[in-house]
Parts: sequence; structure tokens; C-alpha cells
Amino acid sequence: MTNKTTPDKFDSQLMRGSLDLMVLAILDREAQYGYSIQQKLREASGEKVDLKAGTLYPILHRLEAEKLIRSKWDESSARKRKWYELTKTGRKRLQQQAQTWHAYVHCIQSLLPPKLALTLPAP
Amino acid sequence: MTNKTTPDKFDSQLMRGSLDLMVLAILDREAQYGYSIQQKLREASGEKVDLKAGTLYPILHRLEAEKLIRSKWDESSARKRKWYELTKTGRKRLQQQAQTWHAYVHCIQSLLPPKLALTLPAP
DNA sequence: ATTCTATATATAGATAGGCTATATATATTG
DNA sequence: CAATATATATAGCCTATCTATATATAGAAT
Repeated sequence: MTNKTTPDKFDSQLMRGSLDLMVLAILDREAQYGYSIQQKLREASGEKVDLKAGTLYPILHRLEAEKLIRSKWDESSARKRKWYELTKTGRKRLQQQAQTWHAYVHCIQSLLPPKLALTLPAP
Repeated sequence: MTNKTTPDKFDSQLMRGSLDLMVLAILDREAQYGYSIQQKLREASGEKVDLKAGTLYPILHRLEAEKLIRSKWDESSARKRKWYELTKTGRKRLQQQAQTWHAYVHCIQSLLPPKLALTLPAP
């Protein structure tokens, strides 16, 4: 039985629209391959973000098609891995998306009744 | 031509998953009818949230089916309006969703590089 | 009078992005 | 030798939002 009172994962609908931001943010730290991105996101989020392979890989392919990230196969290591890193355009996009994200967070905050709103620093 | 540099509206994908929260939050202020919810959201967001009728009305019907809001036709006024108000369950749900939202915001903040992250109060 | 705009609600169908399921392949552990 | 973890990939499903359309009336403009 699943625990509905303290759900261990964020709803996929909620994350829709910020998955790109998350992936770009994780890649800004250091170059990663798909599987490690998946793990890093899971760990960094306290298991609340657990992207399935069928979600993550299409995102990576899309980001690469948009030239926000670039890839390189590593055949030398024990396992065949496809490493990704941010491009210059990708870094810019990360900044833009972070800005948009903050604007959106402020917007929601202003809609919430004061009792339920976090205090946020002015934009 | 649309202005891509300073988009006047939030992407629909970004808002996906938090529209219910917004509608519940607006209704927590006072009872509203559909059209006024649409306007209030647009004004309160600085034109950045502009729900189309085809988006809003299905949301209201779904929230009512979940008994989070209740409706009442007003035939007396010049125009036929369907007024909505929060139920007790709806108020609880608003609190829950606000909590989840805050947790999610904190999660994203922790993923962003410090330079791009807002400083948030501890949860 | 008539046309246009704003107000007010409703729904069918298109779109898009995340999910499920499945496939392939290899290293490691028991 | 079997089971599990690592590693990537894609076809097809699901669903919430959007587009387009429909209906109806009040008020303003011509």
C-alpha cells in the first residue's frame, strides 16, 4: 500500500515544466552521464524526484537537439557511458529558466493567503 | 510577432500542476464566479497568468466533482453567473497543496547553483 | 437599428511531455 | 549460474492544458 499522507515523490504534473531546469542545474555542477543524473537528482531531492529512464533519456535527447548540452561516448571505461556537458547556450538557458522559475514562485506566493505563503526576498 | 526576450506569460507546461493551487488560493480570498477568477488571476499575476476559458472551466468542474468547491447559479443579477466557494475539504486541500508546493520550491532551490538560487527561509 | 466588444459559461478535439513497458547489453554479487 | 545493478533507448499510453467553437446577453459605438 502506498502512503498518501506523506507522499515520497512529487507529482509528475507538478514537475512538468521544471525538469529541464533540474537537468541543466545538475549538469552545471559537473559533466554527467544519464544514469548518474538520475541518481544525483534522486539523492539531492531526498528521493522525492525519481526520474524514470523513459523520462530522462528523451529529455537529454531533446536538450542536445536544442544544443543546450553536448554528448560524448566513453568506450574506455568498464561500461559504455554517454557523458553530457552544458554548452555555453545551455548555461545561458539555465540562467533564463532560473529567472523565470523565480518569477513564477513569487507569483504563486503573492496568490497564496499570507498564512500559507513563505516570506520571500524581493525580486 | 511575439516577444521572446521578455515573455509576458508563463509557459503552460510550467503552470501545469499548480493551477489547482492557484484557483483554490483565489477562492480562499472570497467567493468568485469563473470569469472573475480568470480576471483576478490575470491582474494578480501582472498579466503573466491568463487562463483561457477552455482551461479554467474544466478545472472548476473537476474541483467541484472532488467536492473541493461548491457552486450556486445566480439568476438574479443582470448576467447569469455561477458562483464558487471553497468547501472545508477544499480549504484543507489548499493547505496541503501549499505545503507540497513549498517543499518543491525548496527542492529546486537546492538543485540550483548558489549563484542562481534565491535565499529561502528554512522549512 | 445594428454592429462591435465585453461578459459569461461550456465542450470537443489537438497537443505535448512525462510514464509504462519493453528491449538490449554487460558488470558485479551471491 | 542466476539475480541484481548499471547503462541506454524507444514505442505507445495517459492526461492536463490549449485551441477552436458554440451559445447567450449587456452595453457602447456608429
